[in-house]
This record gives sequence, C-alpha cells and structure tokens, in this order.
Amino acid sequence: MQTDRVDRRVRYTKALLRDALVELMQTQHISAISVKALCDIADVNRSTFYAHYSDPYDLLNQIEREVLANLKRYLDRQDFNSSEPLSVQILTSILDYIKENAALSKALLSENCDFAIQKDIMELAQIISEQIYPKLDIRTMEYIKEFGINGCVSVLQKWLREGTPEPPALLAELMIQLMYFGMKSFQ
Amino acid sequence: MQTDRVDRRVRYTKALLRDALVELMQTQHISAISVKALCDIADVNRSTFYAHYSDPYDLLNQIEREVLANLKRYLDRQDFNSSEPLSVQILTSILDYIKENAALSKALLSENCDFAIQKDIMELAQIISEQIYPKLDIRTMEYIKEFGINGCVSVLQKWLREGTPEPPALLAELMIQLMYFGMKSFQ
DNA sequence: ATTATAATCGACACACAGTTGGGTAACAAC
DNA sequence: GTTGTTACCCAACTGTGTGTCGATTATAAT
Repeated sequence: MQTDRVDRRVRYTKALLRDALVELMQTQHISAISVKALCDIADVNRSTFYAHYSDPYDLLNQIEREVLANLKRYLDRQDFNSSEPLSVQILTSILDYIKENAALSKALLSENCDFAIQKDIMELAQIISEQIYPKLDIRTMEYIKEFGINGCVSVLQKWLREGTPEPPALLAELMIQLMYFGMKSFQ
Repeated sequence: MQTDRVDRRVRYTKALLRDALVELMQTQHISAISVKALCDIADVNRSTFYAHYSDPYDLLNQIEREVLANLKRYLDRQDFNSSEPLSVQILTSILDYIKENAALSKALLSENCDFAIQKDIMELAQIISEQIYPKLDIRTMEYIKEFGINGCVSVLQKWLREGTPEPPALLAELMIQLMYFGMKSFQ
C-alpha cells in the first residue's frame, strides 16, 4: 500500500463534517440543512466545506457509499449456512451492525434522508425475491417487495428512534414472521 | 347556512396556493419549498401569502386537515356491512377516493410530506388492531402496526407514482393479503 | 355608487449561498 | 531540520430568498 493516503488534516475535517451531518439529520431533513449550520457544528470554515463538497447532498452521498461498503465488508466476514435467501441469522447480523452504528443508521434510514439507502436495499431484495417467487406476475412481485422492504425499514426506524430496546435477534424474528406470514400469524 | 362564506378573492387566492404547493410537492420535499417559488407558480404576491399563512408548513397543514375532513365525509356516505375491521370493501372505497384525488394524495402520502397524514392513519390503525389482537404484547403490536401501515403506504406511493394502473379493488385485495397473510401466501 | 377590504407594489434589513484572493500553519518528503 | 506543498482560515463581495410595512389599486359586498 503506497502513500495514497490523504492528508491527515483532510481526513480530520471530513470526519468533523460527517459527524455534523449525522447529528443534524437526527432531527432535520437533509433538504433543510444549511452549509452554515453544518460548519458551525463541525467548527470548520465555510470555504473549507466547499473545498470538499458541492453541497450537503454531496456529503450525504459520500457517507452513504462509505457505509454500504462497510456493511458489505462486515457481512462478508460472517459466513452463513442458510437455505433461505433472507434468514433470521443474516438479518440478525445486519441488525447487530445497525445497532453498533445507531446514530448513522438512524440518519440514513430515516425519512430525513433523501436517496435513502432504500434504493440499494431494493436491488438486494430484487435478487432475494426472484429466488422465492420465480413464477409470480412481475407487477405483483414489485408490490410485494415494496411492501416488505418499507414495512421492515419502518420497523427499524421505530427501533432506532426508541434506542434499540429489543435485542437484534428478537427483532429479526419478528420481521421475518411479519414479512413471510403476516399479521394473522400472530393471533 | 349564513354568509359566513369568505370573500371570493380569498377563496381563489388560497386555491391557487394550494394547487401550487401540491404541484411542487410532486417533486420536492416540503422543507425545500420556498415561499417565492410557491407565489411564482400561483402568480400571487408574496405579501399575500404571508397574509394567509405563516410559512409553507402552515399551508400544508391546512390542506391536510381539509383532506382528512373530506375523506371522512366521503366514507360516511358509504355504508359498510363488514365483520372485519379493515375489509377489502372499505379499503377499496379509500383507494377510490385516493385515485380521484391523485395529485393531492401523492403529495400528502409521499416522503416529500413531513407530518405525513401517516400520524393520523396510525391512530386509526390503533383502533383496528386492538380489535384484532386484544391479547398481544403491546410492544409487538406496535411493531406490527408500524410494519403494516408503512408497507401499505409505500404500496400506495408506488401505485400513485406510476399513475394508478391497477383498479382499486385489485390493489385493496393485494394489500389485505400482504398484511394479514404475508409474502409466503403468494407462493 | 359607496364602502370595506383583499391584493399588489416597492422598499427595507437580514440571513444564507457560493466564490475569491491573501495570509498562516500544518503536513509530507527528503 | 529544511523545504515545498497545501489545507485551512479570514474577509469581502454578489446574489437570492425572507419576513415586514405603508401606500396604492382592484374588487367584492351591499
């Protein structure tokens, strides 16, 4: 590994700005966050912000890609012996990761986020659902995906909003049951 | 009915502003919508806006309350012979209404909306779910509600986004099946 | 036709957005 | 340690939206 490492000052400044954005996004929508507010919290000069990012969306974008890469690396380290495409086991791993990065996850999964990682999740779900329902009408499958993913995401949002009170494994089971077997299975 | 009717000019101006907001909210989040943009589209003087509303959120709020009142009146006109608390029949009626007010519904249900009627829907769901699951752990029930409502809302969003291609009754059945019996019931 | 008032217009101070040029200090490399 | 580089800060400037106000014009109600 050569020294393609960026200047320590740059890394520090970017980390400050990332933290500031995550902090602000706990309470505000990305479109309502000003460059000034960001720089005030990060204690960074406004010119410095523009030296690295074009606007807060740009910053958010970079954070998002970074997080996805991290999650991917994290999941690669686990090895799953699953028959199901989306097992309680895998989901629990993901929830572990989310819990460990709660503030960040909250920001990226909340309705305060625009591009919402949810687009990326959708692609993932595409692969999964094709395995489960090879012979279902396309339109219906799209709706099923939409329903399942957004249902799960909003369960996650609630969980994060309230400080992840339940253990990840419990929530994973609940989500799987809801997705696969519906409300009535709880009666 | 006395003449507690407001000045025709006022009604006209407010209608223009409501339409402008709905139009902008097809593509932008409420927090990104400026008073100027609103007035440009409505072709109304900016001072006039402030004469009626404190900010775009205020306008959105008033629209929301109005729509809920209309929906309520609409549903009262139908009479349902339902055993289920949320039947395909009732849901179809609601979807009919939504389809008839597509642009408006799209604005209010989308992620571009902040207070999201979804809070009101949650209260409604509270009543329904208490009837179905009288003896379920509170926490679990909260998650079930969250899952079902947001799953359904996102199905609606997709439906509206794509121009309500399916007939309301079909979508109503799909949603009920997903909520009550889950993905596996489609296999 | 008269009166009341809604809407417009122009102007104001203020705040945030982007951009620029110059000075300072921290960095990497040798 | 010295040196060349560059990230950061600071101050200034233009542009654009905000919220308010008083004067003027247009229009609804009677």
